[in-house]
Amino acid sequence: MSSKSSQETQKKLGRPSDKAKRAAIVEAAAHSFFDVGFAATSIEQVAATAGVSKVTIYNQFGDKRALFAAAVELECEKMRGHFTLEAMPAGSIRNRLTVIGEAMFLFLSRPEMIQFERRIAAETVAEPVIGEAFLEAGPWRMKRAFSAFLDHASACGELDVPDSALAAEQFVSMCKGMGDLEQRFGVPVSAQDSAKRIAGAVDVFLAAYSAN
Amino acid sequence: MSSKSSQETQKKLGRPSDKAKRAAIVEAAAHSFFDVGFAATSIEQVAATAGVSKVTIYNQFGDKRALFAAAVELECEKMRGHFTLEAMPAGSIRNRLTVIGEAMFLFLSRPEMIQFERRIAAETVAEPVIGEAFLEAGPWRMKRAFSAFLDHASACGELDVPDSALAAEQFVSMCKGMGDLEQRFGVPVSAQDSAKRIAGAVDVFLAAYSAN
DNA sequence: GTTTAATTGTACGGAACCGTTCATTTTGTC
DNA sequence: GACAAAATGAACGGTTCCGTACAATTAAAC
Repeated sequence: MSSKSSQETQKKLGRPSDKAKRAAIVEAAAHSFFDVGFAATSIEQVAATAGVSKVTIYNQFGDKRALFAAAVELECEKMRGHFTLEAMPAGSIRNRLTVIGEAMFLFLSRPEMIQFERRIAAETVAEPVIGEAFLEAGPWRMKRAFSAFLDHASACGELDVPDSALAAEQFVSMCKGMGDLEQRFGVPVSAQDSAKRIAGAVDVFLAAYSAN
Repeated sequence: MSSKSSQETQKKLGRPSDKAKRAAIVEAAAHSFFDVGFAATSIEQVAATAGVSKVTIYNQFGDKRALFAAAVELECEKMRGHFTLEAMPAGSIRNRLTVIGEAMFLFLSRPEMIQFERRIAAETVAEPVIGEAFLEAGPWRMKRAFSAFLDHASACGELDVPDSALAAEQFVSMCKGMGDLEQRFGVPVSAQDSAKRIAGAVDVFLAAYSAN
């Protein structure tokens, strides 16, 4: 303990690990994992794509599962970032619901998101904690935000929502409708169908929860 | 063409293939495929579980993908069988909707069904036709049946549903709510939450589509 | 410049598994 | 019983991939 610095600034001797390489590895790994799945992903291919030696991957992550966990964490972090939900639109409550529904559907319909959900669901079987991490980073977070919006609208007298958590689920579920399922199973969903589902969801939602 | 029978009754010489063994193979394959996935399923393990030689599998199916397709077909056939939707309950329209919602949720919440959906979704990426076969055997079939029920109730003056296809999606989606997602990602769903979702779905549905 | 640690390339051991071949045995039909 | 096709067991070639080992190189910190 001669001239050790405090625990905060751990002095590292020798060559420090290259954080850029680490990022490239996780990025390449995420692409492969969510493209072809965990089992079909080869570490050697990830190393080649990231422009890195295979040994570096094992030095930094130690294990294939650990690399997978890091890739999931990266993607969840991206999701959290994209969930600002800023710029609440003005206009009637009908218009605001419509805009929110469209934004959510657009966000969830992106092919990368569909693919990500497929893989996470599949790997959740072997690693339950991964599924929960995904729910916490995405769906549950979104539910809380939208639920708060409904509570606010209720307090303003624009809606009459007794159970905002339940109502939030109902609205989102109706917006997704069967389109969610169809996309997950490879059938394209037309923009017309989506618009129809969202408009229908707003109609039903307002019929049930309108303030007047 | 000496004493050939008609094309109908193809005479088979020698030992006929054992249909019981074929069924055992597909059954074992389905279990493994939907338990651990396509890539992680070993033909040799399937053969051992089915009590059959590996060569027999290759003789009967020729390929791992073909065996997978047969397993999917078997499971889809089971789904079609379980979709009789008989015994339409009597009582108020509210009661009938509640019973239907509960039955659907129970059917879809079975662990085997969750697992089956996970795997089909994952393999749909490589084989899009499989996803469509699943949709046709299950969700689309159910949607048509429930849609017809809504049309009937409308004709009887019990409901006022302008677009039964849309309304069917809305009701089912609300019944599933977020429970569907949570189950797919490994989080258990309590019976209380399910009952609450179904009751809420009936409330909202009737608020929007009641006849009076 | 020295030290310390990260990175690289190559190679290896070991395992798993697909799909095939072949000789042998079983089993249903004629 | 004779025939023909199916089933079996074992072995093989080929491939892929994980994870490790080792010697050599590079790069930051002192």
